[in-house]
Amino acid sequence: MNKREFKDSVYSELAKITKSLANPHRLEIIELLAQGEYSVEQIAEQTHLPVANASQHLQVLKVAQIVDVNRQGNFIYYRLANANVFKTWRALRELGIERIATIEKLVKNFRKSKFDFESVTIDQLIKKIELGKVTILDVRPETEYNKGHIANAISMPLDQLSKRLKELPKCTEIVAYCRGPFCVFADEAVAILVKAGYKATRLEEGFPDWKIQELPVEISMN
Amino acid sequence: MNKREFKDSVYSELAKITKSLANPHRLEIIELLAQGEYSVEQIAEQTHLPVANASQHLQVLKVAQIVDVNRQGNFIYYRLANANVFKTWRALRELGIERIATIEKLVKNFRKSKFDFESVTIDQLIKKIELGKVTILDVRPETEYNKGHIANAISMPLDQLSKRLKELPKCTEIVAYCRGPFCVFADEAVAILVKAGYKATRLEEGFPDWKIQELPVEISMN
DNA sequence: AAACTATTCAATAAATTTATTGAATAGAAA
DNA sequence: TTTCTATTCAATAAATTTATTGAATAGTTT
Repeated sequence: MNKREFKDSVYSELAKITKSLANPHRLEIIELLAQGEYSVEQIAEQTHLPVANASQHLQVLKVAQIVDVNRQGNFIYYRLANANVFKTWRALRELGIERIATIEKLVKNFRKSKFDFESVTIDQLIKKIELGKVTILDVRPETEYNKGHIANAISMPLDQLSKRLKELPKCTEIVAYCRGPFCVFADEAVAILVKAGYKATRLEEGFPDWKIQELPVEISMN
Repeated sequence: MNKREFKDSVYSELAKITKSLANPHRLEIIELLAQGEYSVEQIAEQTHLPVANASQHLQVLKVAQIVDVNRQGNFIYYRLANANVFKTWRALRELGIERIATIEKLVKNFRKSKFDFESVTIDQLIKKIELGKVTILDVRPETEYNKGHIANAISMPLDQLSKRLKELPKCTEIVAYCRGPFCVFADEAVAILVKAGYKATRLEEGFPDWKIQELPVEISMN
């Protein structure tokens, strides 16, 4: 094998991996699986895809070794193959947000049109935690909280929030977080909280961004 | 715009960027441009592509805002749009090396079959520099050295190395580096050096990996 | 064993991407 | 202006990717 053949092989293998990511539905699946494992049916539902279609996309990711599989009873659960997958997704996400004005505008306009609140970054949240003056609120579905959440965060899925407001302290600031910068659960939570007179902001990034930085995480029994 | 429309727009924009990367030739172009800017003709030559074909791929990258353009006289020079592009390339590269056994095998086998030497990582090189017992050798083409190189590195392009051996000290260890883990300039240099009785190893990563970590860099005049 | 269910497979048409040509263009040089 | 040259464009055929459909499969449950 000469130099050129070697390069051709390497780049074509890398392009195969990149191609497996280069589809809107598959990117959405990857972001979902960054929260934990899901069955085909659940993935299909969350991404609004027909099941056969979701399965087909999952096969593409499986062949590229982007996801791993594990069967439990009748269901087959998919999960990200490892931390590098999320790192790559995040690099793409940041590249997109920085380079493509369209994406930044989409995110800002969508958020602003509905919830014109400030947000905090992970670094800012860490400082608030050190000062001890913050309540961290996980507003994702409870199953995702159970699979892993920011240490000391309280679980209060969006659909329960309004009824459980009294459990939250009014004296300290509340920071709500969800799946990531493209997820609006936290925005909706902040809107409810602010309206009810709480001091609340959203975390810009999501739980997987926290975890990948090896910041303190807890997992619930179950 | 509702939540689903918002998500569809965001993921489809991100997929567009990802698709612009998802081609072996374009990945190779990106790795080349990580060394500095090049004209269309130079890019075509380095990647063994017909000029019209290289130009076509560059248009794809330009539309996706992965590269920027700058005209000088008759030539049009392309460069990476910003640091996030290289970060994304690196994430893909690491994902590939880790997940795809084929790539790791390709790299190891190709290197081992020709140059069975050890290599050092950037972290290891930093320690050697602190101890002051290392000569750093940049074996890329001189133009790439001039556009930026590791601080205190000596430029000795591969094709000049054999004739200029006497310029190198025999008492200290030599670490040669080149474009990155898929580039074999440094392997070839180490082979020549070891044969001539020098103590030499290659740097596993390349200059852009050094630069992105904000380690000390120098740029030559001109 | 039979019935059931979550998932995968297979076949097809439509859409997209790619390589290959040769012509067109835009700016530099004469 | 005319000529020259690096680059881009345009058209086409081949290859690949995608959505859609309905059937097949593998493992559970009855």
